[in-house]
Amino acid sequence: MGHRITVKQIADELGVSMMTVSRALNDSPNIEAKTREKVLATAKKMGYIQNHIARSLVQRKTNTIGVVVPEITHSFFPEVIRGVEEVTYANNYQLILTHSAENAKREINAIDTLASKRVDGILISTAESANSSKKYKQIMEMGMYIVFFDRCVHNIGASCVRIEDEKSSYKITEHLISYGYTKIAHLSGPTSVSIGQTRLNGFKKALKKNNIDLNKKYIVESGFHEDGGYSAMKKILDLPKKEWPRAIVAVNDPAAFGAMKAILEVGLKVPEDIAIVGFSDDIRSELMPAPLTTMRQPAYQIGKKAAEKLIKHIQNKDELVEDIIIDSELIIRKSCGIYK
Amino acid sequence: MGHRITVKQIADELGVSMMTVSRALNDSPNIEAKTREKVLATAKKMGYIQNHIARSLVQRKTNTIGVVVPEITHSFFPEVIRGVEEVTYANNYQLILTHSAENAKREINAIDTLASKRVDGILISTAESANSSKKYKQIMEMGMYIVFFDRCVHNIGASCVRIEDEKSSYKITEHLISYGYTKIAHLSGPTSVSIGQTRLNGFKKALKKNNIDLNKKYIVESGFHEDGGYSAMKKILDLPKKEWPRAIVAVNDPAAFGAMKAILEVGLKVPEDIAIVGFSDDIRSELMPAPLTTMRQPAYQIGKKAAEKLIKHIQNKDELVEDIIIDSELIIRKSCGIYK
DNA sequence: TTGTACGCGTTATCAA
DNA sequence: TTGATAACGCGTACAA
Repeated sequence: MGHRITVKQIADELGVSMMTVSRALNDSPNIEAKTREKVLATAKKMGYIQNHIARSLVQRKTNTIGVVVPEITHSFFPEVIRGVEEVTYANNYQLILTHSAENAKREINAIDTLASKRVDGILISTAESANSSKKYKQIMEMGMYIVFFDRCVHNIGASCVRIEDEKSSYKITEHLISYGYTKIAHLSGPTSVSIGQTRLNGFKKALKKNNIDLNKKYIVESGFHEDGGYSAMKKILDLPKKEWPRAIVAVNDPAAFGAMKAILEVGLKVPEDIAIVGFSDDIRSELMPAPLTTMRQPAYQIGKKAAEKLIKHIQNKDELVEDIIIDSELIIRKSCGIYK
Repeated sequence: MGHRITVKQIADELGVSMMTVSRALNDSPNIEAKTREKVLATAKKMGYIQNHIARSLVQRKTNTIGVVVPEITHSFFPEVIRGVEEVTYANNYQLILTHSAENAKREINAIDTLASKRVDGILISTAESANSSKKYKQIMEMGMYIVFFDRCVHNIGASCVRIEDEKSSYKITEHLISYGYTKIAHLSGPTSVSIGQTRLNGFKKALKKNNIDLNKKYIVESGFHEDGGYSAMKKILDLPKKEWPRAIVAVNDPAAFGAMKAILEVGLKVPEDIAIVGFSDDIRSELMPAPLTTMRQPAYQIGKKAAEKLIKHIQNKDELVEDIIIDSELIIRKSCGIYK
């Protein structure tokens, strides 16, 4: 352990009490301007860096929030994190990043870690396999706040920041229908995750509204990742040719990428043979072999809003629990169709 | 503050001392198996979650490392972070993520924050404008370890994990030269940053080795981002048509993307009119209008190695300071040329 | 094997 | 305006 300056050392150096030093360091009101300056000067000279740990212990507050993301590399989450970071930076909060890798156990582990570090609050987008309501509740009972984003858990008293998934899914499905397609398949997320369920619902409702019968074979669970989209699409292409769908609604862009790969691999064309749409507007979407029609989720803004809401909860006990909706936007590119 | 169970409460509940509880919780040797189990059971029942803050204070060790990245959204850094996260997770370290936004002041701020939280070590890739050697040294004198990655600062006693930037830049430049190009420009990073300087050096050496005169107008600072690449390329295209370069070596992929945009915008073709190569193999590179020839930096592996090295430093005072080289790989795609 | 006393570095509280 | 003292929750060192 190298040389670490403490408040006591500064106090001794100046012949004042620790409290005087503490007050100067924290811009407390009850201190003479002169004294404060003197303290600050020597603190700087001695290379003092506050011990946030000790401070947190006595204040029972860490000025730190934790983030749990299911995946770091898809462009959506880094973009969210950037939004979060912007807000925490501006509000003098620190950010501990954890990663559940879509794994329920790791998610609980991550939450426990954050809890043990006594973060003031947690931002979380649930993992694919997660069913951690108990843990969420425990955390909230400990006095930590939770704000969900994108993948939410409702009715446990936590705020949520998201787009209108069901409506958005409805809308993009109807957009496909407007091209005249009737054989439409859905690559779905796990229905245990909010957006898996809601996007599936939107898809179904759009079919129903347009009097298209639901073919059970046309709903295949892909999960949220490229490889899942790939194998789900493979499964669909294993159907007799006659039964192939004419269009695909993927639960998100990565799944759509995987599906596109599977389609192109067997020599079919997008959208000429099979049209496809995604969800999120990944950074790669417009660059795909067939630029992807998708529902844009403003990730940066979602991160910002979620962080802002969390900090409000932390700073104001009476802050209302809210379901905050961010506008999504239909981005029409080539992958959805060639007529029209 | 909700109900937060402490060691004392568990001790009182069981009628034992706090130490007994502490020992059980920490798998200490000197405790009867029976006692331990009893303690663990009630701890669980009561919903105890360790207070890492208090523990860190007494142990003067946080089991936490900090990461400072200059940019979160370029695919390189999230990928590095994933590697880091994998290692910290496996070794039971926590990860505090900070973001300098390529800004020197914010970088220092981030480091101070990490220092105040008494992280055991810091992983950092320096910001574009950074000149924070003093701060790095101060941190190290406090007993925290630093490991640089990608953008390093040498000779201050910190390990570094990177690719051989100069050689790699040399190699990719020579690859361009092998197509017969002689009018080659370089979009450079700031030379105050290691990779800005070394990649420029490699570029220059390749020209020299091949007896190509260096045209000063052909070295334009773009920085590391897309917009910088765009405006740098604009500047080059402002030269009289006769003086236009035939090929571009960009300091990294985002800069290359910006340059490509500028080239395509004026109606020129890549690589037919102007060839271009990048550096890093961004996730978008193969999807570009002209798939980008680039030098792949294995980001995930860099993150892993850097985290491993940092943890070694933390756990072993005598761990050697090293310059760790990761292999880079020339990825040849279409953007570099059409002959050959 | 278990318990006691103390300290980690800071701030809250109350007294001067 | 300043200082003394206790407390935050836990682990270390030593004693029992």
